[in-house]
Amino acid sequence: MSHSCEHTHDHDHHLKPDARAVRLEAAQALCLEAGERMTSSRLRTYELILEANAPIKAYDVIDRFHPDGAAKPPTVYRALSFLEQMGLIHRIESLNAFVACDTHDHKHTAGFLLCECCGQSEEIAIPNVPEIEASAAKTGFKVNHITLEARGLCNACQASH
Amino acid sequence: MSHSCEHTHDHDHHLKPDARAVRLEAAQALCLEAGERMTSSRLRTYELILEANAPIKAYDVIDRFHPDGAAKPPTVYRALSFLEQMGLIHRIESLNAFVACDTHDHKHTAGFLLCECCGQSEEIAIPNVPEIEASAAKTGFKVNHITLEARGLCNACQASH
DNA sequence: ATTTGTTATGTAATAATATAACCAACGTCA
DNA sequence: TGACGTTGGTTATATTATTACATAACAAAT
Ligand SMILES: [Zn+2]
Ligand SMILES: [Zn+2]
Ligand SMILES: [Zn+2]
Ligand SMILES: [Zn+2]
Repeated sequence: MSHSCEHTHDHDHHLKPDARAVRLEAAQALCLEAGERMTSSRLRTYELILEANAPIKAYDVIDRFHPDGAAKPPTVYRALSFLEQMGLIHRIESLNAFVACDTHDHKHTAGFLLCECCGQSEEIAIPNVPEIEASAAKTGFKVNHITLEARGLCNACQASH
Repeated sequence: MSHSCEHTHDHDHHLKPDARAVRLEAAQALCLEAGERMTSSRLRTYELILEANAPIKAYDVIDRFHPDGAAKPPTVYRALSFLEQMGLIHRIESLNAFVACDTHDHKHTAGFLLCECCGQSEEIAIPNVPEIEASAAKTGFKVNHITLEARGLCNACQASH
């Protein structure tokens, strides 16, 4: 991620390697349970998204995929689609980026707080879904999926601005 | 816009030409008042977005810009940025598309209902903004801008599915 | 009227994001 | 085994957006 400011972001808290291992195992278990195959491309893509610990661009995954040289775009885009369908990652529309789902209950729609300074994201439950659906229903609109992305400054970054 | 279905969408209600003329005049007045220049590129871009009367892609504007042949991308992207800053249009993040603002009070953030069938959009006020901000404030996050886009089916399209 | 600074446009190239099309390899189950 | 569906490899292409730099148009001061 590139940011709008030059100062350091010490609060970038990376997931510890062992925490990532737990997530990878859980993901494999989830796929097994669902009768889907967690193949090596899919696992590697998920691993890179976990390592980033912030929204990551598809082409950054592509670039980091192999120790020597990039993956082919379709390899990664296929894996991203799969992971999104499994609920293991979310797509951030306003960034064209992807982030690991932060909850245990996959298969939900999530909202996001996106820090414009450090690039970190925070997954939140979308507040007041019934009100949004009610607002839509005024004209007979039936909601299938809600995208909620709030840009702003995280707590740590407010001090620096 | 390309849609997910093959049937016709008779409810595509196009803005009447005279209604578009009113909007164009109002936009020019708005710019004059703000001390900004509504140049011919900007006016033409706005006109094409009004004519579309639904979210339109940047490259569709580019293709339609001249009677004979396309505009150069920077011409249109610059105009889109200007129009968005003036509050005359909104960008729809989940579609990579642009739509004319449907209100008189420009300079707001709007929510959108996006029909997955006919491609029409409806601009709505974002419900419960204070709740969203409160949800963010739980971790000290300060919201600057909210993107809310709800995909689903408009009233007219529900009958066809 | 000239200079100067600012804003806007023209133009070419390229970057960044994403998908199509096709075929080969692999799993699984009859 | 072999037929079938799923996954992956590869090439090419489509789509979306920006950079970089030169020029033009405008406004205001000299
Ligand atoms: Zn999630
Ligand atoms: Zn931050
Ligand atoms: Zn609006
Ligand atoms: Zn519809």
